[in-house]
Amino acid sequence: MTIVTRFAPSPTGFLHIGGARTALFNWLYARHNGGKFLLRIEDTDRKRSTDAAIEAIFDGMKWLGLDWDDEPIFQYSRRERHAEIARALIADGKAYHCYASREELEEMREKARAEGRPPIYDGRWRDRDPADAPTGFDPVIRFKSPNEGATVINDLVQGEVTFANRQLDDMILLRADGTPTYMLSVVVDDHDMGVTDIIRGDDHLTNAARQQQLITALGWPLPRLAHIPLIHGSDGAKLSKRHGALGVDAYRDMGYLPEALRNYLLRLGWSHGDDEIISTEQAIDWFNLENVGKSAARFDFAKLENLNGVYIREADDAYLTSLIAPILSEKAGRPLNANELKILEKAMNGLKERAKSVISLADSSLFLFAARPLVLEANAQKLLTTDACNILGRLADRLEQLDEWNKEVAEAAVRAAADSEAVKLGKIAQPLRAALTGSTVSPGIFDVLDVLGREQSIGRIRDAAAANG
RNA sequence: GUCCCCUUCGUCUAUCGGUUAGGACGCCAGAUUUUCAUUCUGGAAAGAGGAGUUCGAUUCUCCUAGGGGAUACCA
Repeated sequence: MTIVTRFAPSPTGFLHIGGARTALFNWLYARHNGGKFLLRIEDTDRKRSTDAAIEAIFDGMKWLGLDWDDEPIFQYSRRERHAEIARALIADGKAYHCYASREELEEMREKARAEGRPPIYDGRWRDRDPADAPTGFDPVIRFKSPNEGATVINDLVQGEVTFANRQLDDMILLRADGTPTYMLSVVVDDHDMGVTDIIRGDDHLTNAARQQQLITALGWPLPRLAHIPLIHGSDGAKLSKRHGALGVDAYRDMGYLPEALRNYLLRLGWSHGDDEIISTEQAIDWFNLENVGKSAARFDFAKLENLNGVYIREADDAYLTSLIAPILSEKAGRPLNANELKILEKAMNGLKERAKSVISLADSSLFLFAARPLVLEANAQKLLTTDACNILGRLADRLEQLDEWNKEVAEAAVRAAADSEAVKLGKIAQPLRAALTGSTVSPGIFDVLDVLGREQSIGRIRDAAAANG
């Protein structure tokens, strides 16, 4: 039988990082097994579901490269089917109408809590004669769950987990307004969609027991279950915004590469020996549920950042150029022209070596397009002493003699200049960097000369020499 | 309160009864270098506590502590 997994977010906010990891695991598991990965939008909470959130989920999935099979299922559109199952359960004597008011329920819970009993519904309408039903009051439909014995979950990650049935009360299937609850919808949808393997956060573990009772009552086959641990913040507490519980769009905006985020998320709770840098192909090849850990992992920005640097260094120059061009365009207030794009791509090799995010990569490229005369950073300015400027002036003369312009001849010229001035290369390279980039940090100086070209290079050197000489 | 789960360097993790407890990030020191970064070398750094089982426990069992999750007419 082919494996079918699903990711089922509720569209009440962005696609947050924990959800993204759940989606990734489901996706990898399906791809590894040559199965299907489905997407279901759990939009039954009409008050909190928004179209913007649905878009954010689609966008986030696409950005992460998690493609789903078939059309997404919208749970709300299936509400009639859900209600039908609830009614069938009543007809079968496996569910019943309950007329307990909210106040009554609240009282019940308080009392149970005070007595040290689990705060659950006491089943007061379970066996009551329907003739007792009050009029003018819409009932909910509750599931008649077993009172005795235990429900055992056989979880691929958590192992065998046992719940005493008396801990689990008669859950509501259909609300008073006739809409289905999550418990009912999930069970029916997973069944109808042919989901064979449910991989989700372990905050659903207790739900799994109740759902298993329902599935059993319906006589449907049980799906395999895998409840993966949640991601925590750096202090071990629940992931909050401060910790990185942001939408994946926020990670994109912070300059993280999707491949880096994917690699990071994969290693959070899953491992393959000592492997750290794992390509998507390898991930699909290696992914399994056995190697998913059972304990919660803390989110660590430092490691994500390191991975991001690794992936940026490995990335194709044209790809990186396409990522930072929009950022530069926005700063400039106009699209980059073909020549600027060419310069950018040519400089990329030197730039990406020292970037840790797409944002810092964009920033580090700014000097390429700076208008003359350059505005120098304070510590760059300090390098341009009178002496240094005199040397730079003579270097400019020398550069003007060059017949051609490329990295090799530029390097030869600068080294020759250092020789004839009888100074170390650093003595001339540092002021030169300041003059060319306005900064003390940049790619290799010969690369800079090459990328900037003859006219800009000599112009910037003359500017600096004139202003400080 | 009740139920369920978890616990190896600061962090992510390896180990599936016998290891100098390994790797990665971060940190520290050094090397390379025209800056920064990269790269390379080295270093500090861990089995929550207590019982048991065993010739031998990080590994198996139990207890305690700590952490997390669930306890909705939310999903």
